[in-house]
Amino acid sequence: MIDAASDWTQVRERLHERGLRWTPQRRTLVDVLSRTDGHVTGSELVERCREIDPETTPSTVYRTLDVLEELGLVRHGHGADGREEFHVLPAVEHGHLHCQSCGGTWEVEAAEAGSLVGSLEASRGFAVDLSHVTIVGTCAACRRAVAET
Amino acid sequence: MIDAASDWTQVRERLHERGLRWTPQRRTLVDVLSRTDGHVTGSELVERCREIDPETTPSTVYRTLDVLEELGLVRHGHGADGREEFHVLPAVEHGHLHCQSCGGTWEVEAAEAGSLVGSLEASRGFAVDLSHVTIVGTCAACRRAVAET
DNA sequence: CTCGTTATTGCATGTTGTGGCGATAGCATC
DNA sequence: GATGCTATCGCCACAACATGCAATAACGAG
Ligand SMILES: [Mn+2]
Ligand SMILES: [Mn+2]
Ligand SMILES: [Zn+2]
Ligand SMILES: [Zn+2]
Repeated sequence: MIDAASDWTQVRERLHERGLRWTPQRRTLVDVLSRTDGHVTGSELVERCREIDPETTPSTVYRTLDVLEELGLVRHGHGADGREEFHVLPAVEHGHLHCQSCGGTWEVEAAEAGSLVGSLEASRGFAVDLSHVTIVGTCAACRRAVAET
Repeated sequence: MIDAASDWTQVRERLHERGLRWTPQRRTLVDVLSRTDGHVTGSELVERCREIDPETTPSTVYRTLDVLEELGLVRHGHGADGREEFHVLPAVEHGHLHCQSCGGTWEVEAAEAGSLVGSLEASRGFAVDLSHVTIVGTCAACRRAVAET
């Protein structure tokens, strides 16, 4: 999980510790991210960077997202269609539920996913990356709507 | 789940029942699918179709996969990178486990995922589409390797 | 077998990324 | 402040799909 201490204000130092560099392009993305919370797709981040710097190159943004993820400042998952979704400074690690019928999404926290995470850990020694998980299915409301027909 | 009765031999009839058509392009894909079992990505299917008919157009293959999925003859999920993976006539519905460290994958059947599926059903009335699920994390062997360092 | 309807195709183009490569520019050192 | 190492950038090409549109061709009806 991302702790408040490793805030956006220290990104520069965090990069330098690893011999990495603080560039204008990275500043732009960090700027965007620091004003974002919750979820954003990669392409949305590219757009938002372009609002600040129209010269923004997509590959630079995606590559920077990779290094920020290695630093633990963002985490990514995939929507129901497989597209990248970034978690920015999430208060608590979580995965996602997605209804393929109405398109609704809900967060599922460790406590709720505990049974799955716990049983895979126990039976296989497998450590689940909850923030990468998106579970697709049909929500209660949509199931009722179908049943009533 | 896909039952043996709705075999590839009856695809043509299944299509006609719905007012859909049996075309050479669809025949090619069904041909490929009938000789495939387990998992294939979309692009692999395009390649395999091209081996039979070099004129194969990707969009036609992807669109045909959509209709075959509506007929219940294939099911798709997404790999760790979000790319499509198709389940062809799976003996038993299952999701996937993927180790981000060694790249290994394992199938997880309903029994094993029961705790998760059951608890989401109980607490939210949410019906999980297990075959669309890919859980990413770290496998036991890779965790040991890291611990030993 | 011939028609007419309309599902499907192929094409062009767009979206979301990924990766190689040579040029540029951080930044630690002097 | 100038210098040199090398991380990073911009550019281009490519992968994996998705989608609108006009031309084509299944196929049921006569
Ligand atoms: Mn999907
Ligand atoms: Mn991923
Ligand atoms: Zn719903
Ligand atoms: Zn592993």
